[in-house]
Amino acid sequence: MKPSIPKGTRDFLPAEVRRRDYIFEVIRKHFRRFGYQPIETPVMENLETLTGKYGEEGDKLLFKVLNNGDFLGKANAEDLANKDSNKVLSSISKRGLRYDLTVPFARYVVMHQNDLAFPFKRYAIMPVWRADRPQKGRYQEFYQCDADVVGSESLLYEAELTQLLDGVFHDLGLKAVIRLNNRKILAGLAEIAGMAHNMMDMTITIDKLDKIGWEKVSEELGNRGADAGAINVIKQFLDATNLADVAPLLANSEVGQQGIAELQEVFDLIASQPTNNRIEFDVTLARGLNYYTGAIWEVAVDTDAPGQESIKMGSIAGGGRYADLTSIFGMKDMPGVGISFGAERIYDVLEELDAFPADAAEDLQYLLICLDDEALAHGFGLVSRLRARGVHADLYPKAAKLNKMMKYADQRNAPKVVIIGSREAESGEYSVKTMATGEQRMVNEKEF
RNA sequence: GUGAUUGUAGCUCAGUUGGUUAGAGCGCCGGAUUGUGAUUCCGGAGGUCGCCGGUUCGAGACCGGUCUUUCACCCCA
Repeated sequence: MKPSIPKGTRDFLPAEVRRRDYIFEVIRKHFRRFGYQPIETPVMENLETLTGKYGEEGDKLLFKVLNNGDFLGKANAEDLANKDSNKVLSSISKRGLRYDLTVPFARYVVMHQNDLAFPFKRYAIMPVWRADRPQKGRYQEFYQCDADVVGSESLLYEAELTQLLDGVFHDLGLKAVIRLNNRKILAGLAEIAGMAHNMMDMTITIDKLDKIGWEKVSEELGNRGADAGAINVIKQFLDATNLADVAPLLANSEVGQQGIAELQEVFDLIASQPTNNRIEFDVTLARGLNYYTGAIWEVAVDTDAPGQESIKMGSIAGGGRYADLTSIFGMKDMPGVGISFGAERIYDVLEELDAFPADAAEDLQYLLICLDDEALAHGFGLVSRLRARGVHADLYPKAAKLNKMMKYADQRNAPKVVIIGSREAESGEYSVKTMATGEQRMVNEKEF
């Protein structure tokens, strides 16, 4: 048979894995520095844990795991006969692959509440699965890198998570623009525009402003039920570029003013300490999952920064505050806030900018090659001693033609090759060739 | 889920209005070179033309289906 892998999944070559690990390590370093602790949850959750948490669209994108055994024999006969996929599902599948890291985390917090100290700060770097149609920067299996804190409403966390985003992208050598908004401001807008009943429609539409322009946004708003007055109010709103301009427009909305006040406090906290990237208020920023209730973040590559003008990529990180994620699992008053890095997209951007550090590529220091069986026995001793000392060393496993072995060394990207023949085995002085320059000299074992 | 798009050697791609035995570059293997890679020269291997069916005397090419790739929607990282 012809080998293949499922749609939307990928294999990774060693060099790619090292580069991905580099990204994960940078992110992990910052997570730990800010006091977030690692947790793990299963790749499978009970389907009922997942369904209904991501909206109707999300349910369609959930990977369901077929029950073991005679799943059709145990299926609901009527639903099966009617070929009603949605109904028959519950009787043939009880598990699904996790769709994100936040909902499993909510489930985890509820289950382990007695073992956790609140505010509880956790991070997780794990793959998630979505049955989405693959596209540029969109896969069916991809990693998310999440940091969340639950059990506190303090806006200090909004500030610290912004610092964390700022620090990670600075460390990765990427100029980013971190956009901030607050869902309460959007709720206030919906209120004064008379759109409170379909705020979701409104926010999804205005989020497209920079992509499709005002003309189409106003048209789509009309289609989604906004009248001329509402559209006019929204227009004024979107013309505002800073918090001070927005504040008077929301004078009559209590929730809106609350959003302004919260965001102002967050910006004041952020401004009190040095940062590296553009951090902006963006009133059009509306995206985010249904459960966000306060602050929302979205991070994109700063295409105004030198050398990054050509990058076309959606958001590379995001997040938000949710007032109440755990109540659906039976635990009330557990507010949370968190962010998520899109490692796959960051990878694609760093690749395009050629911004990976050189040492993210190869970590072998010495490759030993032996000219005959006696030398090979000697080489095994030497490679063992080098490894015991912590030197990254490898040994070609048989005595072969030097030509062939040198070629292998070249392919392995070995920076130095140790040649062992009868002369070297006797003297304990080894021929060490530096591959980049071609220079070769005799080196004593201690000098490796 | 909707609408497009792609698939030929390990990789990148040619392949004319349907016509004999499907090609190139790179890579791979062997040799020149039994103590020197990346450069040079010589030789060689490698194909179910994504898969299934149809049209035709004849299909890599045309038609249908299906899988996959990429892209735009929807939504999202």
